[in-house]
Amino acid sequence: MNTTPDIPNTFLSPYNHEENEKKIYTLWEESGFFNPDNLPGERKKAYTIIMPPPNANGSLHAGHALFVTLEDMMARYQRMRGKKALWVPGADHAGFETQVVYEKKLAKEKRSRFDMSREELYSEILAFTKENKSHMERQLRSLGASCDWSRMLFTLDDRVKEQVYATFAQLEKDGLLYRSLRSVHWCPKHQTGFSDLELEHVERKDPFYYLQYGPFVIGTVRPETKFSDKYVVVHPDDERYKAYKHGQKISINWINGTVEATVIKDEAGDPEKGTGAMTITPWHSKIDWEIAQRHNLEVEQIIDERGKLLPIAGEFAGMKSMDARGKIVEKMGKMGLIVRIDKEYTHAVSVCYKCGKEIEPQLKKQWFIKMKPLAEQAITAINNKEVVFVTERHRRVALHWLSQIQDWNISRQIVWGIPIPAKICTQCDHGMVDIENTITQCTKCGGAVEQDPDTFDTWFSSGQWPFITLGYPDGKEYDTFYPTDMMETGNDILFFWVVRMILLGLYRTGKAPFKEVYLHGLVRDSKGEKMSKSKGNVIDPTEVAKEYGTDAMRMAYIVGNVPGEHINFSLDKIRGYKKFANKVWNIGRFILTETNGCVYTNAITKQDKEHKNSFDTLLQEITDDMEQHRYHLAAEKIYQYTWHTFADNIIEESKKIFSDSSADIKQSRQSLLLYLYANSLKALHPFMPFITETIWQHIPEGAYKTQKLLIVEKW
RNA sequence: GGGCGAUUAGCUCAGUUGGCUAGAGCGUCUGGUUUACACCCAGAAGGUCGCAGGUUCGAGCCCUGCAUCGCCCACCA
Repeated sequence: MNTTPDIPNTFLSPYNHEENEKKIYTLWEESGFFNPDNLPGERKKAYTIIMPPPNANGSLHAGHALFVTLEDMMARYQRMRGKKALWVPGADHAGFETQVVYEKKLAKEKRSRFDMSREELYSEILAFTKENKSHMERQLRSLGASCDWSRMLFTLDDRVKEQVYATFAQLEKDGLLYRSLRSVHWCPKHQTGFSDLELEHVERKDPFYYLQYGPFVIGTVRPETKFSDKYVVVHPDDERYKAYKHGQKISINWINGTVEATVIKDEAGDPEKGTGAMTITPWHSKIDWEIAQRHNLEVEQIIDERGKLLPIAGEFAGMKSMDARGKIVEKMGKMGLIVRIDKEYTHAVSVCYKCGKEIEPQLKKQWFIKMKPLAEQAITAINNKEVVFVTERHRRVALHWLSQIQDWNISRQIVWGIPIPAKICTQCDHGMVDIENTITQCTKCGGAVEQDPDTFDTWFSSGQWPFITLGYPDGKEYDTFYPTDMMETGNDILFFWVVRMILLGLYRTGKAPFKEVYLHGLVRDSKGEKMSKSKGNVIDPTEVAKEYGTDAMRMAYIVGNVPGEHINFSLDKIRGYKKFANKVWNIGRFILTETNGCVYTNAITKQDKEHKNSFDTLLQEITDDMEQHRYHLAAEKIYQYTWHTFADNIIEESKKIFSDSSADIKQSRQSLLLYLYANSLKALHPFMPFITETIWQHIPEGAYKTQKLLIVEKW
C-alpha cells in the first residue's frame, strides 16, 4: 500500500470506534463550539432546541438515546447551516417518578418512606439524584450530544424555583388559581393525588349488584362504599319515579340499620342505566360529588387514605375495601337487600399509572389551575400556526384535548419536589399563597398557619422549562433564543409536557415556547414489543454503542424512523450500520492514499462532471429532506449513495483510471473523489458525527476543507 | 362511547405532492481473497403492497366499506 505521512498507522482497518469516539468528543468540547457564542463566522439566525431533561433517577434507556440522536442531528445540521445553534441540556428531578424509584430502593433495604422524616427523605433522594445526574451526563457525552454544557440546568435549581413561584403568584393574581375541596384521584399505595393524566383505564369484569334501597332498586359495582348513602338520585323526567318529589324523605332499612334517605332529582340520573335510580357516594366519586355540590348535600368519608373502611362501616371498619366487599354482600344477602347480581359486568376502572392499583377518589383540598382561559390562548396559537406540529395528527389530538380540558390539580402529597409556597390555616383550613414566606396568621380567621406540606406536580414546573432555561424575564439570552425553534420529544408526553409548555409559555411570556413540534414514537424491541424489565427485553444503549459504535446506533435510530411512529431497536440493523461505518472508513483510506499530494483542479472531464452533477442534485434533495424533517429519508439516501454509487461504482471505475489514464484525467478524478468524499462526510456528519469527524482530521486542508473541525464546516 | 395508527419480501421496516420495472437491513442460494473494505465484491431467488369496491391515462399512495392488531381520550351508578 502506498502509505504516506498523512495517513498514520492508526488509520487502519477496521475502524476502531471505541478509540476514536472519546478523543473526538474531547476535541469538540475543547473547541467550545457547542456554545453558540463561540461559533465561527457571522451567524445571524439562532436555532434553539431545549432538551427534554432526562429524569435523573436511573440510566439512560433506548428512548433517551433516540431523542439524543434526533436532537443532536438537528442541532448539528443547523450548526453546519450557519445558524447560532443552541441545544440546552437539563436534568429533571422528576418528582413522583423519582420518589417511586427511591421507594423501591428503600423497600429493598427493608425501609419505608413513612418511617422517615421529610428532611431525611428529601436529602437522601437529593444525593441519589445528584449521583444519577452526573452518570447521565457522561452517558449523554458518549452518545455524542453536542449540547451546550455551560447552560446545563437542573429542575430544582434556584432560578427554576424562582420562576415557578412567580408563575404561581401570577396565576393567583389573575384569579386562575384556587384551593378547594374537590374530588381528586387518590392512589392508596402511593398516598398522593394525581391529575387526570396520571390515570390509566383498564377494562374489567365485575359482578354488578342490584340492591333494594327502600322502594328503589339501585345498581352498583361497589357495595362497600354504600354504608352512608342517604341520597337517591333520579332524573327529573323519569316517569317511574314521578310519585317521589325532590327533597322527599324516606326511611330505609340499610346495611347497618335504618337511614333516612332523601330523593334528589338531577339531570345526572340516567333513566337508561339500570333502574334509573342511584344512590350517591360523593366522597369517593367525582360525579357524585358534583351532584352533591349542586344540591348542597352532606358528604362523608367512607374509606381512608390507605384504602381501609372507616368506623362508619361498623363491623367492617378497618378492612380493605376490596376484602370487605364479599362479606358485605353476604350480609346484605341475608338481610334480603340483594335483588339480583349480574356476574359479568364490563366496565372501565381507573388505576394508578405507576402501580396499577385502583384509584380511590377522595375529597381533598388541593391547588387547582383554571385551565379554560389558558387553553383558549393555546388553541389560538396552534390554529394560527404559531406552533406547528410536524405530525399533523398530533395537532388534532392536542386541540381535541385542549377543547375539553379540565382544571389541573397541581398538588402532590410527596416530599421530592418544589414545595408549594403557601400557608394553610390550622383552624379553618384556608390556603394562602405566600411566596415571600411572610404570612404568620390566617387572612380569613386569624388562626395559626403552617407551611403547606405538598409539592408541585413536576409537570407544573417542567411545563415552564423553555422560558426558564433561557433566563426569562430578562436578558439577551431570552431575546436571542426564545421562542425556541424545535421541540423534539416522545409522543407519549404530548399532554403531560408539550401542551402544558404551550399553555404556560403563552401565559407567562405571551409567546408560544417553540415554533415546531416533532414527536417521536416509542422504542420497541426487535419484534416490535414494548421493552420492559419484566419481559427482559430491555436494551441498554450505552452497551450497544460500546459494542457497535455510537454512529452505527444513531443511524439505526434515524433510518426508517417515521415521525410519530414507533421504531424497533434491532441489533441486526445496528450491525448493518456498523458495516457501513467501516465502509466509510475504508473509502477514506483508499481516497487519501490515491489523492495524496494531488493538485486540485476545476478542469474536470465530462464524465467526472456528470458524477459531480448527479451528486449535487442528490445533495439538494437531501437538504430538502432535512428541511422538511424527513430525516429518515435523508440518512438513507446518503447511505445508499455512499455505498452503492460512490464506493461500488465511482471508486471501482477510478481504479482503472488511475492505472490506465493520462495525468490530467487522473488529476480530474482525484479532485472529484476528494470533492465527493468531503461533501459526503459533511452530509453524513449529523447522523454519524464521530467517524466523519475522525476522518476529517486526516483530510488535508485545501479546496474542500475550510475548517479544522467538521462540526463547523458549511453544509 | 369517541378518536388515531398499523397492515408491503421468510423476519423487522422504508416508500415525499399518485408516474414503480415496489426498496433497505438481516436471512437464503450461486460465484469470487480483483489498487480501500471478507465488517468485502458480482449476481440470484423471494411480493395478488390486509380484503372488497370506486376515482384516474396511471393507485402501495386518493375515496368508501370491511377485517385483524395496537394506541389514545372519556365521570367506575
